[in-house]
Amino acid sequence: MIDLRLLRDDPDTVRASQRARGESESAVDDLLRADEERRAAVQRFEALRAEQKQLGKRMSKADPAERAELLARTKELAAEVKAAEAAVGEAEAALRRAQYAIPNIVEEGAPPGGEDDYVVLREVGTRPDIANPRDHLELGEALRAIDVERGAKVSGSRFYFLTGVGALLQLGLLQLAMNQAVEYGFIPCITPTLVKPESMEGTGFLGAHASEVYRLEADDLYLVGTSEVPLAAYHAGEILDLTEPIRYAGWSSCYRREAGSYGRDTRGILRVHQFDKVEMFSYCRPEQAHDEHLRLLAWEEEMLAKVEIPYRVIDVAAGDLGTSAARKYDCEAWLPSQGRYREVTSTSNCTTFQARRLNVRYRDENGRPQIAATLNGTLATTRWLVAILENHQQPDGSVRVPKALQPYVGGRDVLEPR
RNA sequence: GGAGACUUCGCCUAGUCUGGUCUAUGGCGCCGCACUGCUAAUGCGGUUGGGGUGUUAAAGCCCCUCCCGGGUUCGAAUCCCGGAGUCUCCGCCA
Repeated sequence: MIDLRLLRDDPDTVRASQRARGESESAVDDLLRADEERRAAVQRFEALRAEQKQLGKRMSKADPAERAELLARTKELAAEVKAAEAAVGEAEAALRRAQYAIPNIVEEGAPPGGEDDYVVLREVGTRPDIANPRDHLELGEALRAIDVERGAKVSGSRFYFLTGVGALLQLGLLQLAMNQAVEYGFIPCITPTLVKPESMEGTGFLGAHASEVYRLEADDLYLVGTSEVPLAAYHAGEILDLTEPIRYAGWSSCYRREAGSYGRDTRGILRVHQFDKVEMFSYCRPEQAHDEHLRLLAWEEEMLAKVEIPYRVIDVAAGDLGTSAARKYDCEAWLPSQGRYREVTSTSNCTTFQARRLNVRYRDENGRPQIAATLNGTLATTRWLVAILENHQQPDGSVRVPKALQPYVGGRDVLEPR
């Protein structure tokens, strides 16, 4: 949720942000109105309440005759206070709704436009020259690494088993990511994957993307689509020491309904309901967030270099940002079977948007609590296996193992079909 | 699943039975000042958070905040109902 002070002082910045995202500008005026109405309601209530307290004080030391006289007035007042309080409650709920309707303010410099208006910042690595490349499923099945048939039998479409070297490769990849994160001072963290509604809400995933999320009706819990959710909610309601950024590396399974993607990426494990991920998550002061964002991107690129995958970095356009993100960079790996780049990492600067909802704060130089900034970025996921298998395939269907991953597959430098 | 105890302003804690200067006690920690050759000790003072108003900024004033949400009452930390969390015991499962 956005800063109401910023909104009051500079509504045009908010309007410009809405325009960049292709979202409604009238939502800004709705919010301004809701803000004013709430303040008016608060003032009415507080005036009545102050009077009630004054009378209450006199009542406590009044003699019986005076007391009876006061009672008539206080009884009347009690009803008015109650009504005014209810009005405040409604005004606050309306304000909250209006506030939730506006996504984060887009960072200056983010490309305007929609999904296709991203800007390519750079291309890194050499695309392999493979005649008639096999796709990751063909390679994975030959290696007995990926089993989607039994995944579908047991759990349905978009589920899979990783077996043998497939399982080892994924564990190794995630371990490699975790090791890198720890090396740079991240606190390793294995998170819950079921969270309460307020945790999901606080991170902004119940807005436009609510249909993407699995919900357990009987227990009123949600399955997380990323460990960003538990890691953001981890410090909810706390005041942190942010002299230096606090960084967590979260390892978790992730669950996505993929409701709007019927018929898209149905082959293999490119788009699945459940996968594993190591996610970087930073809490820092708002003025540090921009630099932190670039650091997260650099760490993602360092991981991609370790697994020797060609990729490009894109600056995601305003209209394609998530609700909470002010700016987003994706790394996309080259997939020889598709002849194009596909997303394998995504790092978002959520500025104070998430932290304001979750009430995560720090103390400034004057000791005053201020809202923190949060950022997140992908360090490795199951999807990386797709890029690893395809880019390192050899004509005979074997797959070369990047040096960094060799220790995790028994020291082998090549995986042979069996 | 059943029974009980508990939840107070960073941490610990008094207050709840018996509703009203509770405008919440004390300790620890932290900050400032004094004393001291330094440190420590000691003394004095300050120290919840949010919101409204106000202002260049502040001060000041006001409201809310005793786990959360309702209720009773002129008035709730205190009484009643519901919920959450923590702990103990029993049952069940692994």
